Amino acid sequence: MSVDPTVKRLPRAVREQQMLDAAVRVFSRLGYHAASMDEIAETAGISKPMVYAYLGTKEELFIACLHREGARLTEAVFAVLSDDMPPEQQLRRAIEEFLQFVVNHRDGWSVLHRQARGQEPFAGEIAEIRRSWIGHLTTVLARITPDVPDVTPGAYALAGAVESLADWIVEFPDRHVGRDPDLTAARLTDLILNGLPRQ
Amino acid sequence: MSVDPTVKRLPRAVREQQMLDAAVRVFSRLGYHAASMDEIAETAGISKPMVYAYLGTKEELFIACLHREGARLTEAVFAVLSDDMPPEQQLRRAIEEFLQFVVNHRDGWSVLHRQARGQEPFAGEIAEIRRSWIGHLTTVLARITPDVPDVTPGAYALAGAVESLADWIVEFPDRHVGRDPDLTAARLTDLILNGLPRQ
DNA sequence: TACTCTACTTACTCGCGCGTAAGTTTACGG
DNA sequence: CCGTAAACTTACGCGCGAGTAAGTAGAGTA
Repeated sequence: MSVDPTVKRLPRAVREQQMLDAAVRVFSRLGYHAASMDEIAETAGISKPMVYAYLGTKEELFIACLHREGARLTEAVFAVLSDDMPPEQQLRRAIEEFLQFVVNHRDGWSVLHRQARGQEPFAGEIAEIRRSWIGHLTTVLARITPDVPDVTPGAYALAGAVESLADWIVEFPDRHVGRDPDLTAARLTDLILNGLPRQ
Repeated sequence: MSVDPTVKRLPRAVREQQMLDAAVRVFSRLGYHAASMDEIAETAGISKPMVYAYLGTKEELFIACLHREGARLTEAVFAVLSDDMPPEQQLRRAIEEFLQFVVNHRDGWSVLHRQARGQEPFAGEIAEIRRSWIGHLTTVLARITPDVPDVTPGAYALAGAVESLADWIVEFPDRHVGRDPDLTAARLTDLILNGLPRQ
């Protein structure tokens, strides 16, 4: 009696993904320290020792979240770029995909961007992930302005601009232009290429 | 005997500032949760109950840090602007002062920007502080481009760009252009006004 | 000199949350 | 159909850190 047929035994690979899903959810809402392993386990619909058995300590679990979500983001943003695209179009497409990703994976984005920057031992980990996709950005910018000796500061500025816009879209979902991230991406691309539209 | 003459009794207002200094230091290195009240008290050179007596609970202490550092930042960035300045110059000066502030008050900046975004009950507090100076930015931008109906997204993008550049300067102090935040500010201003320098 | 208010301390309590020991059930390969 | 390995649980120990009780000492005031 009281046997719930929907709760089955599942293979490890499946459970691991469920646990990571739960961990990302909980970490995104509470941050690393305020999140408890008990709550993560409960959210995953499993008991706590299973989490330790599969994903290790809380610290290892958080890093696993970081890696999965970071990989997903990089994948989503740069997979759409092909080398024969004009670099201005690459730029616009990358910004589009970035904004789309954040809107569609708010929890993952929160974990990557808001919850553990500046707190060792995660700060280094996150900085490295961020540097990797800023590196991609640098390549794109260098193609647009081959005469500029070092586009690195431009890439950092651009990355920050996109991140901040993403947060804005998430914070005011109804207010942002036409409710369309792609339009916002186009506007930002235009701003970067041409500057503020004066006169 | 063993009376240390350097350790005197100090009036409350002085001690409070020392405690806030210590709290900002410790919170900036460890984040809200990993920081302990014991360590903050020790850093301030005082015993823990004094912290509770003067600044209240850990949560209240953190919020006090947020308010003090936020006020300092806003003060530093916008006090230099006068209404008769051309708006392009206001923009450049504001960016300069922002970058200077971050370089000179890294701990305060870390507390404001890295350590508690996304973690209630601080997320709202921080978002509000940030919105307030993005509001100032909006005003400046609106003067530069009076034809644009809503410069809000531009202000968010710009704010993110400046924040990200500030982090970059702090992360690679030797690599950034001419080691001079003012030069970086000028470059960013130029980028915003004119776009990427193509051809 | 006594009175008192403020600055300051030592020495606790107590709950929460990480991590684990030890045991139980289901699937599945032989 | 049986053994064994993988999936899964309950029920803890134990340390750390927020917050406090209860008291001491010095500095201004009458």
